[in-house]
Amino acid sequence: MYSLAEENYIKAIFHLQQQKKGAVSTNAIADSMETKASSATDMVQKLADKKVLSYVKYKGAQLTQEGRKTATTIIRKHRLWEVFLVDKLKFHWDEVHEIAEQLEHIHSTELIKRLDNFLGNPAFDPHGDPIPDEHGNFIKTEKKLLSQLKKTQFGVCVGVKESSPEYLQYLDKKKISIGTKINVLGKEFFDGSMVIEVGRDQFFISKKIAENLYVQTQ
Amino acid sequence: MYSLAEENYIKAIFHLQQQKKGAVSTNAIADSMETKASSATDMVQKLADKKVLSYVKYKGAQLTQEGRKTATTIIRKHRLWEVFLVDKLKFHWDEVHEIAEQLEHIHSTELIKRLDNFLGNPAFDPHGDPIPDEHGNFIKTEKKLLSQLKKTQFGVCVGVKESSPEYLQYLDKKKISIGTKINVLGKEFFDGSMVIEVGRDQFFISKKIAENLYVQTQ
DNA sequence: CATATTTTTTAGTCTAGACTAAAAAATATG
DNA sequence: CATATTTTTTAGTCTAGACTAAAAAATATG
Ligand SMILES: [Mn+2]
Ligand SMILES: [Mn+2]
Ligand SMILES: [Mn+2]
Ligand SMILES: [Mn+2]
Repeated sequence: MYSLAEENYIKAIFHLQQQKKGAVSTNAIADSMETKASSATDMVQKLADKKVLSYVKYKGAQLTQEGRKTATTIIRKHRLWEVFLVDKLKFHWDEVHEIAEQLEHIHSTELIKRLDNFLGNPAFDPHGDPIPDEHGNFIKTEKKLLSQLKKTQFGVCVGVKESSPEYLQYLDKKKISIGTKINVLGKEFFDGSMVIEVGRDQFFISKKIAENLYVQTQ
Repeated sequence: MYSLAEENYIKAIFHLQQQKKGAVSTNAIADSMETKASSATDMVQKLADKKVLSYVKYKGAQLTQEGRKTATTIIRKHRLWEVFLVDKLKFHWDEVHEIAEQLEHIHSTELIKRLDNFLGNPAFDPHGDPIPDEHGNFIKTEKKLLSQLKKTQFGVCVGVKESSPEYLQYLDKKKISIGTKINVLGKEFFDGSMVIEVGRDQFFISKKIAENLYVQTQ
């Protein structure tokens, strides 16, 4: 049983490892946890003692099998609770992250088993992120960033890379959600901006918008 | 915003005040929190600084308006989550307490508002305890302990005073749950034991069983 | 009502998890 | 490749919330 702080670190390290292969630096961990590097070093040393991760001074940390198992369980809980909040309690997709950040730490395997069932064993959370199964396996989906599409290509929105309320509210305003079809009408080489078509609307989006939206093509 | 430890103390003090009017001793708090008296004194002093309660050295603690508000909000959350676990996730009434003990600390007023609605604004939890409204008001019910009934009287089970798995499982075995009608066929003056009728079954119960079950008469 | 007993508080420690400042190692640069 | 810069760790502190042992206050008792 890990403490709240330990769980949050384990999850953060898992996500950092997804982004870039190899060991994660204590500085990167500190940044993502919004804490100081010395605090991250401290915690990483404690987690290494507990065999949650392997740690080589000045080289960084890597989760062990046990660490990855713990991380995926937390992520599973986080995403299942997000589904509950959106599907059952009718929260909007931009409102659920902070609450799920708390709910993911409730300890009860029976609870999560029953919740999963109650929700109909969903495969994706409201932001399009896959929900790992009890063994920590993720469904692999072929997705790319909207920014990777070329003029005249199209894709279906399957997720968001960034899920801040600001970004999600922007997408709402533009009527983009999971499942929305997006046509790329034009793309500016200079700044990566695009003109896209969503439903009957055509509009301009910046590179920043395009590179935070996942789409499935073909 | 109070810490997990503070919230648990505040709730415990509220419950102790319900049982017996007047100030609650730090020893009683320590007992109910399963901690040492010195730890309870420490925490009570901190909560007094925060105006959650008034505290007179060697006399004990009493929650302020603010303290009572906080306590009833936690109790409201605890009981609503219990309803969720039993009604929606089909947990048994003896399995939910420990999980609700964690869930009651999730901070989000919007969440609890929506949960209440989702559950159909229940008035009682699975153990028959009233769920306070947003303002902290409890429904007052006329209930007495089964042990207070005399021979030939009857009552309908409306709640339990003790809600340990052991006790609840005993009640299950005897087919007693919220709403069950109980006839007192006999009562032993010497030890307070009773012979009761539940449905078609007649059996003996000890005083300890009888004084942990709430019934409504008339 | 003086003294023994019980209850409650205080003083001093410990651990988890944060922080700052300084030291040490790794990396970048002329 | 010697030195400057950046990254990372270490040493030392702090706070919340626990603990033990001792002191002090309240209460019980002959
Ligand atoms: Mn979290
Ligand atoms: Mn999500
Ligand atoms: Mn609790
Ligand atoms: Mn209950």
